[in-house]
Amino acid sequence: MSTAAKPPPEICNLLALRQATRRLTQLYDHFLAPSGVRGTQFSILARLKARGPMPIGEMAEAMVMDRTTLARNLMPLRRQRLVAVTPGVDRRRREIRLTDKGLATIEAALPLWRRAQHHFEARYGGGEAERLRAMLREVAATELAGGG
Amino acid sequence: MSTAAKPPPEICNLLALRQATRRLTQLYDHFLAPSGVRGTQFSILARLKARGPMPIGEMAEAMVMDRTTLARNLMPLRRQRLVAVTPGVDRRRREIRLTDKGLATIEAALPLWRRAQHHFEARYGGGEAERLRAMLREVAATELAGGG
DNA sequence: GCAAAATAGGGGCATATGCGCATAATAGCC
DNA sequence: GGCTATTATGCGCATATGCCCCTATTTTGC
Repeated sequence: MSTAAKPPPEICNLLALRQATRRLTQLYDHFLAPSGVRGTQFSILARLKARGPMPIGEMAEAMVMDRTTLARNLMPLRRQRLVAVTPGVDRRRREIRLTDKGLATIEAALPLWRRAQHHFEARYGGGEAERLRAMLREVAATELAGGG
Repeated sequence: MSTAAKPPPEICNLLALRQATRRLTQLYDHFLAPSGVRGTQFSILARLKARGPMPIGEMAEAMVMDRTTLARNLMPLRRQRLVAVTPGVDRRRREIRLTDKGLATIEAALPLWRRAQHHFEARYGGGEAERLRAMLREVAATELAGGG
């Protein structure tokens, strides 16, 4: 019977996440600007560099992203010749791979990204940031809408 | 010097946030679907219900959102006659307010939202969720790109 | 009182996000 | 070997996000 029985929308987990994401997107895009790639594009290029070529669907799942979203996020990268999409052995699949220009771009972007990381962790605390990432990874890894 | 001197992109704070946001958006939109509003729209309507009419710029700042983004997020809500935008006394400003239909909609959406909250906190832990929100609020409240 | 500065907002451009439907291609059954 | 189920993907529609430039309005300076 306390007033806390019906939690008010001010404590919405989704709203808190979205607001923090918008704020952090500002920060990372600001630092990454000289490299010409956005935060989302950085993630894609960095993953390709670390793991090598992979099909769209596989990367989409790893990124917790809709396949069609990733496919369209790739379009500006393809226009700029940073990634190439080629048919795989299984011709239903299409492999994404870094071009030489894409490799050069991600390597130029890496120190900028590190500066964004440091800037954030200087403001927020390195240990706190690590705890935050751990929590977020757990959220991202859980099939929330399903039965699991 | 250990190999940890150059942190790898796998520990990107922004990527972790985006992935968790995508996952949580799935969850909340799934639960909110019967009400016909998305998570973002729910936040807007809920805020209007709690705080009363307010100008676009003021809400945008409170939501850590670009003014133009909020203005466009309002368009589908205006089309559905859930909110109305009227000129203020200072005719540069435009006041957003809930319509009767908007009030009915947010009140119908509230129990659905609570179910989403409960679902999340059942999977993730209520205390953990509270800690997560506290961290995210701190991130959202900080002027990260600026000097502060 | 009028010109300049400041403020609130809109529209264009580009990216990011995901659902539903359609298409292409492989795998499996018989 | 051809029909069917499965899989990988694309495309249209709609929302979400933010930057830059422009317009409208108020405030300020003189």
